[in-house]
Amino acid sequence: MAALPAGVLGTLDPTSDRAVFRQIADQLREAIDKGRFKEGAKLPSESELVDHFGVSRMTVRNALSILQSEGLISSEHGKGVFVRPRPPVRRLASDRFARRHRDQGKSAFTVEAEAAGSRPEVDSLEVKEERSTPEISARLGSARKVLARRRRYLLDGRPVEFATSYLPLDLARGTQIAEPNPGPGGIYARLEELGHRLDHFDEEVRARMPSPGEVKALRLSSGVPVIHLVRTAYDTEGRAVEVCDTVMAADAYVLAYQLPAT
Amino acid sequence: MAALPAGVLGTLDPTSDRAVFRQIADQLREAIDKGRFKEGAKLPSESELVDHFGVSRMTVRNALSILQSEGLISSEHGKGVFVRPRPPVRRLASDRFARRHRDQGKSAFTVEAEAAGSRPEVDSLEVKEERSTPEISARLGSARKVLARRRRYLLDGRPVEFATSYLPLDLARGTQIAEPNPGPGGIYARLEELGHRLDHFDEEVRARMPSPGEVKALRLSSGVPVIHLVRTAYDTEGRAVEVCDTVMAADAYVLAYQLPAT
DNA sequence: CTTCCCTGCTCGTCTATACGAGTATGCCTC
DNA sequence: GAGGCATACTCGTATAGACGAGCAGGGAAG
Repeated sequence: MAALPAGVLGTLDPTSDRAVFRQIADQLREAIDKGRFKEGAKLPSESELVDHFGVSRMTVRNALSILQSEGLISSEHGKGVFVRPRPPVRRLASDRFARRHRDQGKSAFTVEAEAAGSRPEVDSLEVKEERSTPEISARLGSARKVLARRRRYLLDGRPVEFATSYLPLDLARGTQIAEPNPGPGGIYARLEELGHRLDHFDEEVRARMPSPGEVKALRLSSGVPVIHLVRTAYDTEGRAVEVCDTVMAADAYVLAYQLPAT
Repeated sequence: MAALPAGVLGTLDPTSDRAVFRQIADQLREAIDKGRFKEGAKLPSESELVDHFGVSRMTVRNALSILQSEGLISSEHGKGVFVRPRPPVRRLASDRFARRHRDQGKSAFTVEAEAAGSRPEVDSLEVKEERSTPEISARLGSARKVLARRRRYLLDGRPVEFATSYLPLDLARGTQIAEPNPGPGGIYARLEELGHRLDHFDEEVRARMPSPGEVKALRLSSGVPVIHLVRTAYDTEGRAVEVCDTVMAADAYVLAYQLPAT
């Protein structure tokens, strides 16, 4: 039970009406913010903190749980508590669906990831026909049945997003869009070949805490929100030809958009 | 100590290796998801749950803290634990900075909020000259000193976002932009009058958990992330004329963007 | 009828203890 | 030296108890 490095953590103020576990959380947060504990570094163990502050273990754990819910730390069973490293973020540019990016054989995700020096993977590919939900119907028009394409994307082994594309069945059935591998340029290239020249995309962006299923699918540590993005693709005749519902680990992404001033 | 409504909550599975407090959280989450507890409804009290499940209070509190970090519930001291109501969301359209919206006397925020039937407020207005940070300088060019305009926006009394605009001092000093009230159409209208015809805006969107200061300023309940938006305005000569750093309560917003397919 | 207080509920904070399970290390055995 | 085991650390889960503080409702006092 080594003593803590001197001066890294302060002491409690017994006269304060701030709860003890909050004071401990404040101390640790400040130490992390000021770099006294670096990214990935191990924090003092619970029992060391118990000794240092002279409180019970539950109080210490309470303090740590605050920092965990803030996304500052993560604990590893049997090893310790660590300052959560900030993973590299993937930047989604607003021109990522430009036509000129659709001529390569690989998907946009793959090309972009390799350019950034990461190892991209796509798994849990599933293509099937489904009944439409009210949510999807409202965006896609009145299609009762849709083709759903589900997949999950990983960077260097870490899952970062999963997405489901919905297309009107009358449009996609029997085409290469209904195949697991939609071919070079992805489904957008196929849609254009089918005569649906794409005009624009609408994107809706929300942020929220993940459901337990999303935590599992994206292996999220606690204190990491998700970005929920719903994109609708329109052809030049104004018809909605695809809705893509994407859930992304918020610590892995920054979305970039360009807005006209006109 | 009234008994719980029959059938609303199930029982624990002692053979499961899933932790008891997780099983309790699962039960409550399912009950909320299926509408057995409606929005704003009071959940059984901690001691009722203790009796129902036959566990200690800390175990129940542990379960509740999971749901709280998921943003599903919020507790009120002395009253009980409630299903967190989903506030109305404000939709930010991608044409919100179009020139045609800049001719009214009121700010875009005010106009839009009143159209939606909400009571808008702007407070903690502060305008002052500051040293630029590396972050701002990188976007704004080499300006060493900047004009900072800070304000907080509220809807029906609830704070929903706060923002800081940074402008190069050589551009803004001595103009109406440096006044607390920048006049009709806001600072973008003034910039255009000064000869900086706006060309486009770049926006970067991130999501993360709030800092303690942000929790306070936006009165966020736990389990609510923030959307962090950094917008840079460019004039037709390609010069960055403003950087706006905005932090928004994620449960109050959905951002809408339109992307070209070309 | 109104005001005030008391009582009993609620959640918030904190202590002390116990055992289990995952991880790393070093020693002992082979 | 290699393998395996013991041990000592880590965090995870759970119990039982205590007191405090915010809130609401009922009843007593004015």
